[in-house]
Amino acid sequence: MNRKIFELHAQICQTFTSPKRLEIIYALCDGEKTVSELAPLLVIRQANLSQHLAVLRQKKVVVTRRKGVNIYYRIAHPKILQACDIMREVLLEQIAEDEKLVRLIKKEKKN
Amino acid sequence: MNRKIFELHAQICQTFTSPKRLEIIYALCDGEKTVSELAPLLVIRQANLSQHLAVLRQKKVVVTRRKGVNIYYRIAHPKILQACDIMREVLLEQIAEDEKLVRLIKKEKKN
DNA sequence: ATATTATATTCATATATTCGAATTAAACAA
DNA sequence: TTGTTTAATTCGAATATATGAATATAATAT
Repeated sequence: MNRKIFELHAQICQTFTSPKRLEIIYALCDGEKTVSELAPLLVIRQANLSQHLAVLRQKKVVVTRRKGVNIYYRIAHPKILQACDIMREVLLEQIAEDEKLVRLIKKEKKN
Repeated sequence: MNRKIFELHAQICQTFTSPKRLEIIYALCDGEKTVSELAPLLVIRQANLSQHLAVLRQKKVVVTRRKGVNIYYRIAHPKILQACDIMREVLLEQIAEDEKLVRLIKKEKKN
């Protein structure tokens, strides 16, 4: 019974395993954008962007609305961004730790 | 320069794409456990558990300490759990939405 | 109807990930 | 030293994922 939620959790996290998809998520963090607004921000081919958007849509990380010829994408739920931000904080702390360690080793070499 | 953080972010999220690894994370959520304590909780072969633990270690999602013949695993940073919990909340809300929709459709069919 | 612009899908290939089986290593006891 | 227990690694086959290229669709204008 618990298994199902781990499956779903794993599946949604699958969407976060591509740097491009994370870029898309952060590009949408302050509001919706159309595909053609996103494209130049990402340095990516249109078809490939569409593929990434399809993944994000399928996992309900983003939702869309059509207006005329344009399709607007936005983050489906603010908590998704919140979770991403927290993970990013962890990463930044890890990087800071690593750098501290590097400086320490350099100092030791001097002595 | 921003690219690098998206790469790292994608890489750490890679660890969350396996239901087993998520089970491990939640099994460790209230404190450290040895590999042999973890194994029976997960219904998984020892070697495979070790492989998953290696992934989690490599991405610094968990850290270890050895005591005699046992190796204790624990979550490296409370924020990792926090991020997982928030994603889980999103999933639970999605599931609740889906169920609401299903009930609505059933009701409509009656009329 | 046709053209145009915006977006999505399909397919093939390259690459990555997963897991079981077998083996290895590390700590300790006898 | 040998054996035992605990945990990690290596390797190969099956499976999954990512990307480019080509094509398709949807909305609108002419």
